[in-house]
Formats: sequence, C-alpha cells, structure tokens
Amino acid sequence: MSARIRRIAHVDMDAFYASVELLRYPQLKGLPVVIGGGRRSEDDLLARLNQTRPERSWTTADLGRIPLDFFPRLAGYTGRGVITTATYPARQFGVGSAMGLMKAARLCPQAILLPVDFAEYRQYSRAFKDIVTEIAPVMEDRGVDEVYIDFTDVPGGQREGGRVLARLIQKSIFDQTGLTCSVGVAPNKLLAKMASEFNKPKGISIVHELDLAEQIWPLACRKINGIGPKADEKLKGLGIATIGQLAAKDLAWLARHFGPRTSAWLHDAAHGRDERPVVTQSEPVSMSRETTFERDLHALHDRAELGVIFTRLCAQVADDLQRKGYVGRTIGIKLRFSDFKSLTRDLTLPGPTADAQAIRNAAGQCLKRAPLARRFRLLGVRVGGLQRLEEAQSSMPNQPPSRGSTELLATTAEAEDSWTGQLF
DNA sequence: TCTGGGGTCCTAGGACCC
DNA sequence: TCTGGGGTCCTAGGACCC
Repeated sequence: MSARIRRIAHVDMDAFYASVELLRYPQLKGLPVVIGGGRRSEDDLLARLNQTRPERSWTTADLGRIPLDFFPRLAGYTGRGVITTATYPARQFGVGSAMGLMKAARLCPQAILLPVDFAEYRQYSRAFKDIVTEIAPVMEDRGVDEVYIDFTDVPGGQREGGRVLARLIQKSIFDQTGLTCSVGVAPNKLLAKMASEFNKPKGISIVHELDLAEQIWPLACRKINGIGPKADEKLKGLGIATIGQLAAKDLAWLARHFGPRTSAWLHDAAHGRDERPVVTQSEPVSMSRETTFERDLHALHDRAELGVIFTRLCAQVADDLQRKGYVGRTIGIKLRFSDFKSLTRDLTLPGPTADAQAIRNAAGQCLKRAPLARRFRLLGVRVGGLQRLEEAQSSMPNQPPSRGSTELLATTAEAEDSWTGQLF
C-alpha cells in the first residue's frame, strides 16, 4: 500500500454569474453579455414586453423567449457601475471583471447588459457546493463561485493524481445544474488554485510536486494568490517577473526588501510550499454595508440626502446581524473621496450590539471625527468584533433586545438632524 | 469616459497594565 | 532623579481576494 499523498482540489465555476443568467436566457448563448451596473430586474423586461406586445401575456416562464432586441445594450451606458462577470464572447472584446461599464461600452457597445441577481446566484452556489460535499465532504467555501476540497482521504481521490475525482465532480455539477467549472488538483491550496486557471473553461489540471519548475516557474508572480498589483510592481522593480525568478532569490535577499513574514511567505510560495489546511468552518469577523452615490456628495450641501443614506446603511447592517444571529462591539464608518482615497473611523463599545439605533449612534460618533470638507463618493458602515448572539447573551445577560430597522427608519427625521448635528 | 460591494488579514503606534 | 520589557486592546490604513 502506497503512502497517501496530500491532494487538494480547487474548483472555480466558469463565468459563474453569466452562466447562471444563460440558464434562464438561453437565447443569449454565444453573444457578448456582461453582468453588472443598475438595478433593473427581469420584471422590467416582461413589463416592457407586455406593453409593446400585448397580443399575449408574458410571464417569468417566457424569459427564454424574450426577443433579443428587448435586452438592454451597453451602448450609451452612463453611471458608475462595474462589470461583475462577462461571458467568454464578451471577453474577446477585452472587457472583464471590475472594468467600469462606461469603458466596456466603448469596447463592446453591442454587448447585452444584465443586472446582478444575487439571490439567484446564491441558490446555484449552494447547489454546486452541496453536490461537491456529497462526493468529497472536506470542503472550504471561498466565496460564491469557488471552493477548495481535500481529496486526500476520499475514496479514489488519489487516482490519476485526482483527475478521476475531478472529472466526477465536474460532471455531477454539470448534470445537476447545467453549469461548468474548472478544477485544479495539486499537493496544496496554493498550487491547486493556480492549476484551476490553466485550462479555463471546463478544464482539469493536475500538478505534482515535480512539475513545479516546468508548470509553475514560467508563470508571472501575479498568478500567486496573494500577490496583487502592489507587490507585483515592487517585484518587477527588483527585476523579478516570474515565479521562477522569485524562487531563485534566497531568503536573506528577500528579507532585505520585504518584511520577515512576507519574505518567508514569498520564498515558500515560489517553491510551491503551502501547508494551510482546508478549513470547513469559519465565523465571520465583520459585517458591513456601503454604497457609492450616483454623484459625489458634500457633507454640508447634501446633508439631508446623506442623513437618509447613513440611516439606511445602519439599519441594513443591523438587519444583517440580527438575521444571521450576531452582535458586534466595534462600529466603524468608511468614506471614499472623489480622488478615491478612503478613510475609516471606528469606535469600540463596552458591549456588543445588533441594535440599529445603537449602531447609528456609534457610527455618528465616528463621523464627528472625520474631516468632511471634501466631497465623497461612498459611505459605509461596518460592525466588527462579532460574537454569536447566544454566546454574547450567556456571558452578558440582561441585554435589551436589538431593535431592527423599522424603529430606526421611523426616526429618519431625527437622523437627518443628527447628521447635521455632526457638522456644527 | 475611471474605478461596486462585501469581506479577510497584516502592520504599526499609542494607551494601559503588570 | 529621565526611563525596561512584555502583553493586550484600540484605532487607522492598506493590500488583497471574490
């Protein structure tokens, strides 16, 4: 019997949001489609149809028959939205995730623009994760469209380096949801994540320890999960473009340019070393709500509008906390200015809360400490230092129950005064 | 014709305590 | 009477990820 080798898989759904949309709008298959921006819903499409084509009554069962010319196009888009997902045909035009929609409209004006529908994506997300855990129970949730799986102890998980199990998972997800994914299998999460990108879409890539020099070292450093634009620029400045070049540097040299921790991590990553376990359970650290305004707002000039937004954000965070059963002690705000620089202020309370009014009071205190002379484009409210409600109750009994958004929104008028009150 | 929203983790300085 | 060292908490900012 051979020793078990650690085999970790990374599953990455292909163009997830867009693929889910194509399930209900199959007529868009093969066309450039981007998801993002505004808040239109499919009901608007149906309403327009019922208005202009009253010869029949259009319902949600007819989504797949909505004529192409009824779909909004990117051309002429104005607003601050960004692309969340683009279909592969749209990517041919150079548009992709996180790109501003107005820029995308220049590159591909004929692309169809669909609004995001998180409720729908979450359902499919749950569905594909359920399928995974039925086959391989040790799964780490990495967001709506990605998971890590530990294949090591799954029957058959070692066959062909994990390819057999990867194929089974891919096929099961496709058969049961109609969605495709790419899978990378490797000795650890770091390499599995890179491998899942090798053959997108519908790819399976197997990486073994001995493949490092051939498959990993030629890649750009930016392909390492954790090296972002800043670190990449710094590495390039030091003459390091590929992972192989990074691996050629010794630890002492790296330590002179990066901190002790970062250099150790960079060194390990370049040599394909990563011992992080697949974590199946985790508790949230913070919850927040934020919003970007349609135009930059000024604390004085637009105070009524800001007061309403501020109150709404506090109410939403409070609702999120209560719905999920958490309370938190650290209340914070975030502002983003016109130049995209941002600022945070926070305040830790004596005890945890999920109460909308308490959050608003604390966030208001934070606001008093922020400079408000410049216009800003975003306002956010955050609650950190989270605890499960039951645990907080058992350690601190006699807490008043949390009030939700209804009570707070009823006091919107005072809320506006209170925003104004911060300023003078 | 700039750049969403929801997160995590790390660093660093100061307060405060022993 | 001139000044150690460690630990923890709080705050602010920033990099990075999905």
